[in-house]
Amino acid sequence: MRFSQKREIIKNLVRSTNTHPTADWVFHEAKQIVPNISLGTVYRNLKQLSGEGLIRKFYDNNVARYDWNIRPHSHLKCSSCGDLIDVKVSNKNFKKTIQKRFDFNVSDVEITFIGKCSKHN
Amino acid sequence: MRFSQKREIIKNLVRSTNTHPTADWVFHEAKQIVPNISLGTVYRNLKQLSGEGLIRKFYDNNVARYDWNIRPHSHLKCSSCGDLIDVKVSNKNFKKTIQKRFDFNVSDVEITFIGKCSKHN
DNA sequence: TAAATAATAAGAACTATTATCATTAATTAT
DNA sequence: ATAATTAATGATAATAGTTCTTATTATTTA
Repeated sequence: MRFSQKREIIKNLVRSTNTHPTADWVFHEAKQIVPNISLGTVYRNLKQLSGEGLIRKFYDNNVARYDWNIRPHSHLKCSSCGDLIDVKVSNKNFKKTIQKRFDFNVSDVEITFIGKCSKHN
Repeated sequence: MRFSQKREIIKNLVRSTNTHPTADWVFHEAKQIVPNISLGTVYRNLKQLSGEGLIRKFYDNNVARYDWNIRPHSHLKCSSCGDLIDVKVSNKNFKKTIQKRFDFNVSDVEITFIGKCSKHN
């Protein structure tokens, strides 16, 4: 993967926020910096960057979100404002239980806690 | 919500399988029974049924899937075949921890264990 | 049995995303 | 430094999944 200015900007934008941005958000922000950037470029590079493991991609319902935090972690999702908050919860026991009980080789665990964040309860 | 034949068929189709069907699957199955049914009707009714809590809707990546099992439970997702297997794992402690640590009022926990099912490991 | 209205079929519209392709920019060999 | 090579890009078409619109039909109620 050779260097490109646009990709650099996209990567830095994802790394600049805790809001788990969508492709669209990145597109609009990138436009402020390089007005001629196209949406396709944003999608192509987000895919490339997550494919290389430089950022993380996950789905919030039907839309892809991107995360600078590539370490395994879970999310709290507020049902009022939709905010996603990063949390690290240990799921070692969970994994082991599943492994044993279902002969299922767990490689990844995705947890979303849905509820009301401190601003909304 | 008044009675409708189509909705009844759709509900029964979702309740007939453990495969967590998509709208499209339901549409094709329903067509075998009532060939003139339209995709819009399937979507409208699936939304209605899940809105009433008669079936459960969740997202597998970016596509909606429907589940007769409305009790809280988690899924094992095989990264080879994509199969989703229902599992009941207790997350009481999890919930409590999050509640305390983040002042976040958890109402629902969505867990997907990704890995290889017994057929693929 | 007729009036009221929820449900439907057909298809347009919409959102998120990927693909195509001619042009441009980054790298490499000269 | 310059030309040759090819990955990256912009513009836009295409696709998948889903929702919306509207005239018609089916279910319920009076």
